[in-house]
Amino acid sequence: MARQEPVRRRSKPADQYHHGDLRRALVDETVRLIQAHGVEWLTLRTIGERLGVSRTALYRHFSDKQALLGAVGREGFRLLRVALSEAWQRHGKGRPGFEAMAIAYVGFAVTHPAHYRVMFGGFVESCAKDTEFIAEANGAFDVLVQSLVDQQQAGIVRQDDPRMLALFIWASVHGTAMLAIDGQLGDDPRGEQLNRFAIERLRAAIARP
Amino acid sequence: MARQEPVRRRSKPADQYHHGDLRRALVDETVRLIQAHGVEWLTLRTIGERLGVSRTALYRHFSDKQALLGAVGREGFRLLRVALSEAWQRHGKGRPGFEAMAIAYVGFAVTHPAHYRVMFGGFVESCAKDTEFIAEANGAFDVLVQSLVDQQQAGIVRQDDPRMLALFIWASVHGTAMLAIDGQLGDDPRGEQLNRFAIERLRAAIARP
DNA sequence: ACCTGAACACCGTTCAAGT
DNA sequence: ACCTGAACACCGTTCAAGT
Repeated sequence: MARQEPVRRRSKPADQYHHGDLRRALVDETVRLIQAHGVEWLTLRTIGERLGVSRTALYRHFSDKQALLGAVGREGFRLLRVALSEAWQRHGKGRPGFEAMAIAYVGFAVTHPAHYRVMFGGFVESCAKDTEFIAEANGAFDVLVQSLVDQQQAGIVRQDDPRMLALFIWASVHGTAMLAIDGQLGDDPRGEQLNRFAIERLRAAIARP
Repeated sequence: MARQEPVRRRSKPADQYHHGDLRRALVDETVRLIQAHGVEWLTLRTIGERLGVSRTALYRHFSDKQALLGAVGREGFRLLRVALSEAWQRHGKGRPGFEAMAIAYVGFAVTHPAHYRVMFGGFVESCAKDTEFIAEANGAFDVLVQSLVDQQQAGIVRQDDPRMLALFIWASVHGTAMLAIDGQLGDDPRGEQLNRFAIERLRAAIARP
């Protein structure tokens, strides 16, 4: 038996390179794969395969896997901030605006569970130095704080430290969101019923005495 | 140079086997390693090394890595249930008992962050079939539901569906716990300040009208 | 600048074999 | 019953080389 000559693969012609925004495509494909199989099973090799690109191509755009996940988290916080801000603005910045924000928050989590998991999955530790990551997260939080300051000035929310009030509210909607995407709400998978109930109770909790 | 004879390792004598409860030791070491380096970096090989045991020894006690993590999560829910139940009983089952429960909840999370991360880290999906896991989780939740029923009967909590009230409370303390162990509370790393504030506001939210 | 394949160190898991 | 080392398929990452 003649020893088989190793197949000399022709290099990929330049016009088949992934032109266009590979960075963008990598983030999108990452989100899609997490959505489908969970962040636990995400592999860089699969991402490359799905994009028709070598498994090391992504190192041109991200220093490592953590950095890629960091980009997903950062994008998540940006999308969340925009969603919250729009809800607040579009519903008149008062009580209805506040309720719309809470609904937008849980709505964001259940429609973007992959982003949400990465945002709060403990990757934060690795991203603690990532100032852009922190800035995006703070941006989203500040929308909430500002809405509470506004409502205090309008006389419909009690005069506690607005940052403390915001943390309290955040804890509540975040908890609802987590329970929903963890599938722990059975007959209310998107957490809408629980969220409506919580919003009503939260209003009572923060109302001016 | 004479080729070095491969070292023929003597089998470990039987009296050096890990007698005693290896299963127990595996779970404890897993918790310790997660505590130290995060669940992300946990490897079965390291666990074996630390216990002076082959890296495949654990397959005598767990079917795979997921099963080992499942055991950690189950243990976490058991410990949490006991902590909640004790707090409730020991403080007289009324308003003080309820507050003690909330403090015990966040206290459990910040002193057992490894357990807590595994309990709510999305491993739940893999454990969805694990009926023991579900049972333990429900057990902890039921302590909270029961405490609300008791408080309704005592006339100090509003007459809403107690399950809904329990989910609302749970979302709040769970959110506080997550923020604390994610290190997002800066000057209040154990979440005690936020938790005290939240407990007071929650009381206002669920009080009988 | 952007992309490639080969190579490296590492991981979870299987399995025949040892006591 | 309990434990072992060797082997397998896979993974993230590095790097010299190609266009």
